[in-house]
Amino acid sequence: MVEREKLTEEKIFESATEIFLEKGMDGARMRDIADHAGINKSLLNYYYRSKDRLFNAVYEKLAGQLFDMFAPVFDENLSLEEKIRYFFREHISFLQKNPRLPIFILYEVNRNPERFRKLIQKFDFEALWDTLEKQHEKELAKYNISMEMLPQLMSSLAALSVFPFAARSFLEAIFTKLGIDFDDYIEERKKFAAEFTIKALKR
Amino acid sequence: MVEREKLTEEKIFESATEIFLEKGMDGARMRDIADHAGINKSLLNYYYRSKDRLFNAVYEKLAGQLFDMFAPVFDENLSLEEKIRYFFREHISFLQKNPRLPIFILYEVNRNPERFRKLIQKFDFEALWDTLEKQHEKELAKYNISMEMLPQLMSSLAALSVFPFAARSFLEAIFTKLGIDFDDYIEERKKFAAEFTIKALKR
DNA sequence: AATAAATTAAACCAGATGGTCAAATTTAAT
DNA sequence: ATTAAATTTGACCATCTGGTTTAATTTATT
Repeated sequence: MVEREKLTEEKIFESATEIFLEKGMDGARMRDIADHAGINKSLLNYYYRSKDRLFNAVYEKLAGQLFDMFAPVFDENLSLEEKIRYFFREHISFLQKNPRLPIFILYEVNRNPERFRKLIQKFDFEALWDTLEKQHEKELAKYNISMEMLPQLMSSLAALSVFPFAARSFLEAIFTKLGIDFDDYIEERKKFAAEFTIKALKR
Repeated sequence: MVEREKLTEEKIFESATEIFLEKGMDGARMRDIADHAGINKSLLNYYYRSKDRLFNAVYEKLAGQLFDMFAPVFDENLSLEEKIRYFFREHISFLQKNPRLPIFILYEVNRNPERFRKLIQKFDFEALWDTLEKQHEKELAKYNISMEMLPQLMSSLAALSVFPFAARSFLEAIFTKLGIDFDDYIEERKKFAAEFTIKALKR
């Protein structure tokens, strides 16, 4: 039954996503995923041959989501400053809705780098690089940003937006002791990170 | 036997540290730790009552190391700019020697926030906060940094230095496709992150 | 050397885990 | 309605896992 099949398979996938996000590959239990989906455990193996395949499906979907959030940075017809503001606003908003995504991806990529390499082998980063360079040729010159600095710059953008989520529990524990609310902190961060970066670039 | 006991216990601890750093709590196997230490599995339970206790010992040691790296920032008698340069140079150098530490701590704190809360309950962050504030009262005013910005600022320092290591496998996979060497990138980062931050603060 | 205590090893165990299988049930096709 | 195919279930299994136990061996004490 097509309709039913889709429902069950989706239910499994959604449950698996939740459990894997929370517990990681090693910590997740097939039984927990089945229970969470309200189905029999052998159905997991019926729809997805094994834990590894089920995990892969979830992993690729989530990694895809993460990458998609970077796409607009290369598309949008905005000035460099506008793009920086746009990036932090949209990316942090996305992470607010998917707070566990960063630590999940970072940890699982770390656990199995080869899987990640295979996943991104089709991507043409060189082309994106060139696009970015051409789009902002004048601005990069104006800000005195050399091509050799780009990896430092790009990873700093990622760092400023992703780190608070990857380190969420860590920061929350400390913030609590200082009377700081994590959600407020994140809300502020959209603007802070943008202004911080823009100031750092101006000379 | 005192001498031998210490050797065995240390050997166990070092092996456990390596395995836990690599595989995390869930992925680590007591058998692997024993094999790595070249001893019988029951010795693990003889010296450390359980996997959980062994893990805790390792976790607390490593978390302590990480915190210690922040201490000089509060001690050293340096200007704010000097401190920023000092921080990135020393902290990143430390992480070069302990590259797996960040993702391990972030993941395990995330997996069990309560354990982390207990670990840091004795720390007086308020006091450190005040110290920092007093040390740099004039500079903070000069740079127009308000106290409300400090969490954003401090977490940005951490982000810029920690993120590249937490995301190491991720970045490495992409860098490889761009012909960038990760170690070179990290070496550059000590200065880049410092200058980036200092520029961001100046007005 | 004799004895007690600490240390190590080997075998073992109960529970958990991913996965299988045969049978039953539901759905689609004739 | 009958048949074939797809879906679901419950029981079951081999393996793995953290941990225990018992006995042997080594070390320290007298």
